[in-house]
Amino acid sequence: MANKRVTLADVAAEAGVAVSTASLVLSGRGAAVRISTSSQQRVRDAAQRLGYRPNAVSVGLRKGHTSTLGFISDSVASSRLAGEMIKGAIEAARDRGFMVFVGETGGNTTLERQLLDAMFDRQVDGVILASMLTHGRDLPAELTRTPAVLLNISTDGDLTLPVVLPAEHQAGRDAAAALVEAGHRDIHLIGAGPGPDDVRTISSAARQRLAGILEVLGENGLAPASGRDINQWLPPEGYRAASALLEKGVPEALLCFNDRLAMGAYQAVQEHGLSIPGDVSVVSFDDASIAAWLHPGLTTFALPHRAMGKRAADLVVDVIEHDRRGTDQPAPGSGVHLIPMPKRDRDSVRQLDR
Amino acid sequence: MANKRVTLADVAAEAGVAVSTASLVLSGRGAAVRISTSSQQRVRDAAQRLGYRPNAVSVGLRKGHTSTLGFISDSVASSRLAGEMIKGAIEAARDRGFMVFVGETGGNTTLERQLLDAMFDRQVDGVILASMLTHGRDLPAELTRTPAVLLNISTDGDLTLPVVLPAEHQAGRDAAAALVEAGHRDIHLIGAGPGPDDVRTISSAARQRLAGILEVLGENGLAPASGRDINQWLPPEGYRAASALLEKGVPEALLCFNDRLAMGAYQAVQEHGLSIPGDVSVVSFDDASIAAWLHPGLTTFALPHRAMGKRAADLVVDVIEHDRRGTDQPAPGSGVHLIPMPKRDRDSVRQLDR
DNA sequence: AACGCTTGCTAGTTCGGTTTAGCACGAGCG
DNA sequence: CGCTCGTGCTAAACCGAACTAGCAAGCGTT
Repeated sequence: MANKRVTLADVAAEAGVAVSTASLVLSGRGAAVRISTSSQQRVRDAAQRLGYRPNAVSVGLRKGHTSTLGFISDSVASSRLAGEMIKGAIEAARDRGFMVFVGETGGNTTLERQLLDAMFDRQVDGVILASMLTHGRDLPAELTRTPAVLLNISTDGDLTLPVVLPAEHQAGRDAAAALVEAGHRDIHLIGAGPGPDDVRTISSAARQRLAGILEVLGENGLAPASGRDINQWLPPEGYRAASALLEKGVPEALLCFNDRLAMGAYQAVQEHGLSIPGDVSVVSFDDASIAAWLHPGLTTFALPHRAMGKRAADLVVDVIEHDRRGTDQPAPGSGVHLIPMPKRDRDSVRQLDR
Repeated sequence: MANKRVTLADVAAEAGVAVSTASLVLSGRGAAVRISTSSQQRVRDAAQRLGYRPNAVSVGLRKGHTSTLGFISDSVASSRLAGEMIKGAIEAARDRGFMVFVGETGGNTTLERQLLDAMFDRQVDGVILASMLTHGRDLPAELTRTPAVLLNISTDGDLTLPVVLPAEHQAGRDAAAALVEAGHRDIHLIGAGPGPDDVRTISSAARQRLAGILEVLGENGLAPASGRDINQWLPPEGYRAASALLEKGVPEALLCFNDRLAMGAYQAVQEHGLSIPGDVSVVSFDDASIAAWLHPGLTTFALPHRAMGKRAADLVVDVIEHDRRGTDQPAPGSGVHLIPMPKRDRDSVRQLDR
């Protein structure tokens, strides 16, 4: 369609110099190879005038790198949160001059390999492998061929890749602390617990949140008043768990393992004619969009998906640039990067005066 | 890092033929140029043995196209729905052998131009320009240089680009019909109306939904019992609107302009001690995730984001392949493509027996 | 006049493929 | 015996840039 791109040759012709001269000038090496100021100016003017933009494909072929990243996740769309992760990654990448290919596997390993191949074929400089499920998994061997970062994937292997994860353990501590500091003693867990091994979900987040919670309760001489280990963290389950609790009396505080459980708990509490936070305090994790829409606003600890995506992209680019420099220093960033889960303080916790 | 890629030259050497021969064989033109069966086999074996994969960058440079699409939206992450749109596009693209660059502008036009440039630099074969806001806008001129499709963007111009939109008008008709057919007569609109011009949102969806609704009501000799034109379609607004209604009596049916408004309406109805659908029926649009989580499940007309993304990708690829063939036939797919909004039938509508 | 040095610029190779034009050889034909 | 034709394959140009090696002109020296 339409007029083809302006090439370096066009610029060179317009400026009356050789292609190599134009290349040198535009890549900033003009002074270094002693191109006269006037010629340099002519080249730059010509480029400007013609609206020259280097063909990245050609540059990629010649230089062997493409300023391109691959982002592969098992589910782009399943949650708003996945979108945030991608967004963070894309933005960080752009700030560093990279574009990103996005692929989605739906958990299919064959597809994952195909996507990786398709990306390597296109000479991506690095790869971010993301999951929405945060659990251990085997990694495709190809990942060692290129800088790579794991995003929201905890691996068991002794892998030296950088790994970006939410600080679930700390969030567990913070959530428990929020209730304890508000004066609560009668704290019921919905989603996992009461024991440290009562965790049914595959999600390793559950285990860590629980550990953090129990730690803080223990430090305050407390234990969960009850716990309900649930496999599917969805509103109906939260509803059921809270309803069961309400049969036996009014719990002082509910610590829900995610916002959907909390949403169900809200429904149960409110159907019982009780008020949040007047009668029951609720704290949760994730900061899904419903957290803000519930009545009253739900105090929750946000999964920092955006920040995680950004960190992951920054890490791959760090590694890429490090490799490019070719120094002997060890690759940067390997190891686990925990991104804090910030508290979204809303109106579901009552301050008791004890 | 690690062993470099296998090139065509490696394969040719291994098979004992010239590079051009290997190329011909692997691109399937072996028979056409009379390469002996035995040579062909040797080349294929060698390729197989060495694990050869063509370097897409090189191919892109030579052939001038890259089997790559650009997807630019103003907000990847703002909603789960945007993710669905991207997912649909990515999947359809993959099925056709394309990878996709994803970019996000946040509504910033300068950024949009930069992203387009970065994508054109990388020789994308086509572009999908998407918006979450569905309203008219000016388009960057660059879009005429390459096959392009507008996704969820309605343009005023006489543009010949294909445009993919949800069938809002029809959904408005369907939503009204759902209530009318259930025997409702006392239908209150929350979000826009009651008159056809009572539409405050910039979203053109509002206007079309409203038009569809009024059409069907009119055809049944009805008019909205009331309407509330709201700018921000969020739960608190829905709550307020429904509460105001409830002050004056019990409305038979609420037709909310999106699920968030419906969520707010639920809260109000339930706080008034009334039941959905026992006392009040509710119908809505979007099928956001909360629609399924609400008690009872909300009957709503789904924004078909996934299908829209898929259609958009298919359309660009159609155009690309059409251009490639270089026939004189007119470009395919130009014009508006309306994707149906399917009904998600849940439990918020009561069947009256009149 | 011959030589070396600096200055200013360019020819030519390379990246990894695709594609066209055509070479070399043997068989068949008159 | 010379010519044409078919078969099987390859050399070489090309895509658009990056980059190395080095040429030519001008100037000062001896």
